Amino acid sequence: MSRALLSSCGTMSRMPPGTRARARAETTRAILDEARRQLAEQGAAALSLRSVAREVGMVSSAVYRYVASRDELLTRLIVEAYDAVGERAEAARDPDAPPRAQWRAVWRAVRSWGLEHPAEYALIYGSPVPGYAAPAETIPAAGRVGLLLAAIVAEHGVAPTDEGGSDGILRDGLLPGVDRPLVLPAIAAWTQLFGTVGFELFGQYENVVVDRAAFLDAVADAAASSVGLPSR
Amino acid sequence: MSRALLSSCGTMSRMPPGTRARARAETTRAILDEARRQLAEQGAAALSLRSVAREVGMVSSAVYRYVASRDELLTRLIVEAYDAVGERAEAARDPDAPPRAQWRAVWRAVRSWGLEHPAEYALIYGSPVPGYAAPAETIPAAGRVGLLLAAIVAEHGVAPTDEGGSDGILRDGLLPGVDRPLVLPAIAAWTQLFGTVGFELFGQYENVVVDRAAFLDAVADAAASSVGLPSR
DNA sequence: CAGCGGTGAGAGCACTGCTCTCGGCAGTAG
DNA sequence: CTACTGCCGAGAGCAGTGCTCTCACCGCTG
Repeated sequence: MSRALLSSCGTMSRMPPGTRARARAETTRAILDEARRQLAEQGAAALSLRSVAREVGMVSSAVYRYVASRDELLTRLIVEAYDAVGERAEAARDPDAPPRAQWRAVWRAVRSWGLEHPAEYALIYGSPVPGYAAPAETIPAAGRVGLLLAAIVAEHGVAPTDEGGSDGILRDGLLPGVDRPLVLPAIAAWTQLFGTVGFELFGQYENVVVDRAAFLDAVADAAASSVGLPSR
Repeated sequence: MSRALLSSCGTMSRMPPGTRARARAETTRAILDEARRQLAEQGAAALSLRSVAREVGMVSSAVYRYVASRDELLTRLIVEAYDAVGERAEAARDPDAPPRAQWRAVWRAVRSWGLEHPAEYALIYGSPVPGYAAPAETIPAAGRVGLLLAAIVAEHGVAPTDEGGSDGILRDGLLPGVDRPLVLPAIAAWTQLFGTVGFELFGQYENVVVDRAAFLDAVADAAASSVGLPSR
């Protein structure tokens, strides 16, 4: 229905020198938005560059001026999705709240974002769609939620005294502010968060977990204990 | 290269009355095998019914006598994959070994199966590929590893006395043999297992976890404690 | 004013999933 | 032994895909 989203596409009116670049940015934005819309509606597998072009009001070959390939389009969507979860999680954390409340808020934020954007969630935390190439430019964006969890642990985590011996398992210098014995549990908790949300979204809890929100809270609480967040 | 895998396809020699059905079963097997081969080589997205047909030595339309659609083909592969992990995990467990050894063996078996069959792992534990329909016939096969873990917990798990209050979160009667307070930790551990293996396979541990095998062992051990397996 | 470069359109190639029709052969009924 | 029924593979065909190439247009720049 929404044909010709770009009304002034070849007829860009005169404007300050940036006109050219602005038009380009707008077209790129329109393409990405439409792509994200289709991704959300029918999933990554059904995302077609041609139909994006149709909906945006140009012919398929024209979008190749803006996106190198379908895979590149997906990669851009991946980065945007990582940023979106990250942003949502960061916004949910209130640094003045008690540690466990912060922790739970982040877990809940990730879950609710996933429920709202299942296809995008699948895109970033499900199986890598384009071949096997894990696109390198996604790595920085991918870490945001992990770093957020780490920040909470760094600030409030209390390590038990009888730990040790996990040297050489993780990268040196990972999570600098976190107590040495808590680093591995923190990574495990980060994994647990996305594992749990993923299992819910991908249907593994069908006929298993009834109250998924409460389940996530319970798992979050156990994870909070494992990273030494004070109970009360 | 391997054209005409079915040498005696239209020329099936006379045999006991089951001939017809046998030929059909063989052709079906050949199709599924070739499909699994291609899935392993290039991933689910690249699996093409036409190229399966080509390699198996028939024309594409003929394959539709055996599989209703590409999605049905994938569904069958999904069930086979679930069974394969399940079988591997069950084989790895030695019921006479100490509880934690059994536990660790299962975790390791799932991981090594995943490393050997990343595309199949992604197919079943990654994002659901065909549209959104979670095929119902996969549900029984999907539970095998979970039930295996539950069996270990049922036999050796010792519940702490100060637990309770997780009623209504999980399905009633889930994991009948397991102590009530251990059911939720068991589900969480099951999630953690596949979350961890998935994160490794899907590249999330890039630049994070160095020694992945040791990491899995550590996580498995923590999970073992959470479900009350004795330390020694 | 001339030309360069970015842009969109269109045709085209090779491929996909899926459908339909047709001819042949197998197993069975008479 | 003959004739029929039903399964099966081949082939053509439709609609759609990703991607490439060429061509014409026109604004911006020299």
